[in-house]
Amino acid sequence: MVTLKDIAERAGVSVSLVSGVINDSPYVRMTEATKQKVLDIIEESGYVPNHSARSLKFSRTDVLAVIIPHISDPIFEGLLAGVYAGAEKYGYVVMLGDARELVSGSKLLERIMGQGQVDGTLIRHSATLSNEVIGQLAKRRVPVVLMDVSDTKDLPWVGLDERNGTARAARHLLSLGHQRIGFLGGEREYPGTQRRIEGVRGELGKAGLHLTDKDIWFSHQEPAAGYATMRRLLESGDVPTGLVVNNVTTATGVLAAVADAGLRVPDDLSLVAYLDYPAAALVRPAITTVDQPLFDLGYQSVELFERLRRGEHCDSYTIKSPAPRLIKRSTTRKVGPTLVRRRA
Amino acid sequence: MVTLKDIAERAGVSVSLVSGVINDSPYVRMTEATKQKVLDIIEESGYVPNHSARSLKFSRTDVLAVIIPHISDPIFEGLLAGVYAGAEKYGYVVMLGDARELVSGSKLLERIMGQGQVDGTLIRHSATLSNEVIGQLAKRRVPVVLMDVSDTKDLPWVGLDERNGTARAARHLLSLGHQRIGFLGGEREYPGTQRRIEGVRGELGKAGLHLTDKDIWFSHQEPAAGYATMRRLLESGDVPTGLVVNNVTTATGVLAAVADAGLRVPDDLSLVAYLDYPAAALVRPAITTVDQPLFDLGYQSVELFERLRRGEHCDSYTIKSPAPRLIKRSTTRKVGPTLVRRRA
DNA sequence: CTGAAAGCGCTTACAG
DNA sequence: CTGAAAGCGCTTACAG
Repeated sequence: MVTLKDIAERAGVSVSLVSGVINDSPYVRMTEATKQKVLDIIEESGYVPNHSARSLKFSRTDVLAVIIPHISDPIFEGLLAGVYAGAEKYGYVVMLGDARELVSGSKLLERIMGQGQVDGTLIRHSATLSNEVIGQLAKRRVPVVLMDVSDTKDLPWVGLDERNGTARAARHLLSLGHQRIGFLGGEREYPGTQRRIEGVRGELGKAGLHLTDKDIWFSHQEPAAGYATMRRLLESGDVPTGLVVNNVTTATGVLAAVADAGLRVPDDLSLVAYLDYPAAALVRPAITTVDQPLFDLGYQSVELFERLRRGEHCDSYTIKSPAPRLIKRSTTRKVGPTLVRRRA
Repeated sequence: MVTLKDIAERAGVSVSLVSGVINDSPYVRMTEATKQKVLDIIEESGYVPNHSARSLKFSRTDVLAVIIPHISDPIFEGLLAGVYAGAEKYGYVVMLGDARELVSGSKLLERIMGQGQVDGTLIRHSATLSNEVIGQLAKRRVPVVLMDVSDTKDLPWVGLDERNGTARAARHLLSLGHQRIGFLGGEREYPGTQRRIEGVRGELGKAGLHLTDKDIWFSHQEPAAGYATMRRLLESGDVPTGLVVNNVTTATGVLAAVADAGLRVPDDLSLVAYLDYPAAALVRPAITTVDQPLFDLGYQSVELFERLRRGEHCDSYTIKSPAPRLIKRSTTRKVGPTLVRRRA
C-alpha cells in the first residue's frame, strides 16, 4: 500500500509537505512547482489517503448509520433518496440497516453503539424497535435523529404531518359521499399510528361523523399482514364503505383480500392509502393515495443531524410544506348504486 | 471519551494489560483477580474500543460495501437478507449503495476505491454499472465479488443458473399448450439477460419451436418500464400466447398494461415471471413465478469474499442447487377457447 | 519556505 | 507475571 511517506520520498520532500498539499493547509507553504510535482506523483501512484488514519486523527468516520423498519419496502424509496442526497452533500456514506437486525448482540448495534465507527444515526422509528434500544442510543455520544414524529423528549426528530395526511384522505372519502369510514393498518404502539387515527377522527368529527373503535383495524405493514387483517374485517360482516389504509404497502394486501372475497374496488369499497410510491400507479386498480414529502423528510433529517453535529441547538419539527397531496387514481368513487344494493 | 489509558489508570495497571484482557491475548498474562477487576471497570465505564484505531492497526475496517442496481426494489430482499446473514457471521457491517449512485466523483465510489474504508465490495452487476467502473474496481487492492454470472475474467463471481431458470418458465408454458412464447424484460447489455433468453430459446428448441427476435422485448426493470414495453408489444398487434417476463418487478407493470388494454390474464395471455418475491402472491392475479435461491446467492457471495480475503484461491461458480422452482399461481393457464376465439 | 516531532487510540513483540 | 516502547498512517502546531 502506498502511503504519505512513500510519496514524500519519491518527491524528495517531507511528509508534512505532502499532507499540506493534499489538504490545502494554510500552515504549510510551498512553491507552485513543488506542489505540482507532488500532485503528479500522487496522481501517477494512485495514492489515496488511508481513511482509518484520518478517522483516528479527527475522530470522525464520515459514515452515517441509517436504520429503517424494513430495507426492501419500496415505501422507503423516497425517504432513502432524500437521505442519500443529504449524505452526499455533507460527505457521508450511509450504512443502511434494517431495524429487525438492530437487536442486542448484533454487529449492527455494536457498531452503532461503539465509538469511532459512525458519526451518528438516523432512525425511522417503528414498533419493531424497542424503547430499550432507543434509550440506549439516546445515551450515545454521537447524535441520533428520528425521522418521525415522536413522543420522546430525549431524541431530536423531524416528522411528517401525519394528522393532516390522513385527514386529507378522509376528506376525499367524505366528499365522495362516504358516511362510514374505517381505518386499517399501523401498529398500535407506534406513535405515528395514533396521529394518523386522530387525523381521520378529526375530519369525520367536522362532518358530524364518528370513527368508532370497531372501525379501527391495526395491522403490520407487510402486504401479507394487510391481507390477513382485511380478511378479518370482511369476515366480521360489518364493513365500512370507505377505508383509509395505512399505508400503500399494506394496501396491496388489502386489495387482494377484497378481490378474493369477490368484492370490487371501488364499486363495493373505496380505499385511499396513506403515503405514495410510484408502483401505486402501476397496479390495477391503481391506488388512490395521499402523497407526503418523504424525500424532504430524509434530506432534512440529514440537515438536522449535521447541525446537531456541529453543536448547534436544534428543535424537533414537523414538515408542514408541501402539504399532503391527494393523488386520485382508481380505488375511490362516489358511494353508488352497487354498494347500496349490496348493503341492502 | 473513555480510552484504554483511562481504564488502565482507574485499574492501576498498564494499558497493555488492559488491551490483553480485552483481546484475550496469549502474550499478556495476569491473575484472575486483576482480570476481573479490569473487566468490571470496563463494564461500569461503558468503554468500547475505538474502532478507527483498531482499523488503523489491523488495516481492516469490517465494513463490506454492497452495491445493487436499485436499493428499494423488493426483488433484492432475499439477496440482501443473505448478504446480511453472511456479513453478521463474519463480523462485517454492510454499507449498502445504489448502483445509480456509483458514478464518477460520488462519495460512494470514492469510499469504495479508497484505502482503509471498506474491506471489500459485493456487486450485483447491472447495465447501470459501466464497464469502466467495474474495471476500476477490479484494480483495487481489496476483493470485489460480483453476485451474478459474468463474462469478466477479471473479477470473481457467483451466479444463479439463469438459463435453467427461464427454461423452467418456458417448460411450464409449453406444458400448458402454448406454442408461441415471447420474452419480455432485461437490458440487452446485461450478461444475465442473454443467458435468460438462451434458456427460453433452448427449451423451445427441444419442442421444435423457435424464439424469434421479434418476440424478444428488452426493457428496464422498473414497473413503469414494463408497462411501456408491454404497451408497445400490444400495439404491435402480434402477441404471443405465453410470455416469460424478466422479472417480477417488471411483471407488475406488464400486468397493468394488459389490463388497460382490456385483455385478461391468464385467459388472453399467460405470463410467468422469472424470480420470485413474497408480494407476487399478494397481487391479483397472483403471479406465477420461477423462484431462485437469492438468499443463497447473497450468503455464498460473502463466503466467497471471505475466502478471497484470506488469500485462498477461489473459482467463480454458478449455484445449481436448489434448482429453479416453478411457483404456480394465477397468471398462467392452458391455451383455451377464449384465446382461440380472440386470435381467430 | 520546509522539516522534525508529537499525538490520535490501539496492539504486540520485547525487556524486565 | 507486568510495563515501556514502537508503530499503524495521518495532521498540525512549532522550530529552524
